[in-house]
Amino acid sequence: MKNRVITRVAPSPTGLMHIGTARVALFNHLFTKQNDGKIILRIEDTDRERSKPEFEKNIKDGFSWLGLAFDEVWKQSERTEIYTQYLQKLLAEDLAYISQEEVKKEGDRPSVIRFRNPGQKITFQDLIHGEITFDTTELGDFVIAKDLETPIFHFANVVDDLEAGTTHIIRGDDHISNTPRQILIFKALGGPIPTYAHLPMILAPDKTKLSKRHGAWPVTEYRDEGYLKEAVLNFIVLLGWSPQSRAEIAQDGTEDIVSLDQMLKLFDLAKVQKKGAVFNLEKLNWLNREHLKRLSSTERWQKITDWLPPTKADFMKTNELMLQKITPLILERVSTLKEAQALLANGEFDYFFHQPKPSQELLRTTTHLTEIASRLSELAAEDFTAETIKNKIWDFATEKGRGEVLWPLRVALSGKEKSPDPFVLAAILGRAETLNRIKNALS
RNA sequence: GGCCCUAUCGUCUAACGGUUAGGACACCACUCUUUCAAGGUGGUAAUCCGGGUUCGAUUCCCGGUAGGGUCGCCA
Repeated sequence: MKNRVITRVAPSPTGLMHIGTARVALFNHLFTKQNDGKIILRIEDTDRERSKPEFEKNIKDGFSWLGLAFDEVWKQSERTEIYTQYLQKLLAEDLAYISQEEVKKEGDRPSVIRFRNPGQKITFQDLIHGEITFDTTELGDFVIAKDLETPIFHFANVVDDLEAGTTHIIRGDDHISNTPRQILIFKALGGPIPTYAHLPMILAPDKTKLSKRHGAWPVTEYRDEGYLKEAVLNFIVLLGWSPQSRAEIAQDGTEDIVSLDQMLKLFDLAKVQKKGAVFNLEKLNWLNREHLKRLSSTERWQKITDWLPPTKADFMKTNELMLQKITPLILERVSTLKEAQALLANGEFDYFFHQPKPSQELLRTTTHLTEIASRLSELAAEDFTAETIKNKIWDFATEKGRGEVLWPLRVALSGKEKSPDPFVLAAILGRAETLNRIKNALS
């Protein structure tokens, strides 16, 4: 009988939530859910100086925005007595000792607790990298705690995994070299050694570690910039893994658009890339557009209203019907909801709400406008669709030159040289307003 | 520097030793309801180098090179 899978995600609240943390959490989630396991969020705040409540909150906010839930939440600062017990055990067995130290820099203690390193070769199987061997003699007797109440990272980390019964440690590549000393502690404590899976790092375009300097934002900032959580999840799962890697769907070009459900079905930890992956904002933008397109009309409406520019919110409410009609037009032109907001704030689509005053120069000619008006007036208001409008005008436009006919029509309706095509414009404005605007342009 | 990890288009990636090395983003061209956006079609572009093993290496092994990680009383 196999043990139930138990995993954990262990961020330290020393900064705003990193996108890499989100990815590690996602991979943990996928693996855990696939195995019907339990996942724990562990706040590693043993560093009292650098840990801040606001960072902890930001991390939790990030997870809840992404919809990544945890079965339990542990906090290391609340577990001091437990670490003390384990420390005492090690001391009693002479597996660790209190060592007198030279005080080299500020904050150094005159004595610390060091682990008695037996100095052996440690080999472990990594689910992603395969077998990895380290000689731990060069580590020496490393420090595991400043005193009985103050364990440091390696020790608290191992004790908690032992206590939680963690079966799989899925974390970033940068922890590979920490693994042997943690295994040493596991052995000293007599605990089972978990299975490891070290994920490749997310890299900046210059292939170094991704940081703020490279334009990588905290996770909550993607939310605030108007990215959809589906897009962010989709993007990070593609960093180091691909739905194409599943043989059954690998034939001719699988799409990169993956929902959480599909990830759950297709994800395979063993197929994760070994190489670090460069963060590519353009692909995120593309994914966001794709997910925006896939929103239902009610969801789209919800998002647009959530993101109305504050200054325009009231006005837009009185013009709700028109806003609803142009929502698809807006979303077609942006990558993020914040851009949609900016589009509205800049008055890019104001002509839908107000009659524009097209300049004579832009209009160029009004020769055919009368004919257009007469043709369009033959249509009933309820038949006024882009399709029927096009049918009414198309032959005429082709005969007289499309530019000659279509251009003035667009300008008459929008007052601009850049706009959606005139048929769509007319359909959205409706019969009365369209005829009105043509008449206006003629005068 | 020691130790460890890694190496397919610019980027993300696919290819149980046999493929014209595939897809996606980006880019370019063309196309479309003479504009914008979206869409459609097509295109440019990669197996780091050198040795093995093999009838045959992107794939397996070794070496080199390059990049990254880590060497705290941070996590």
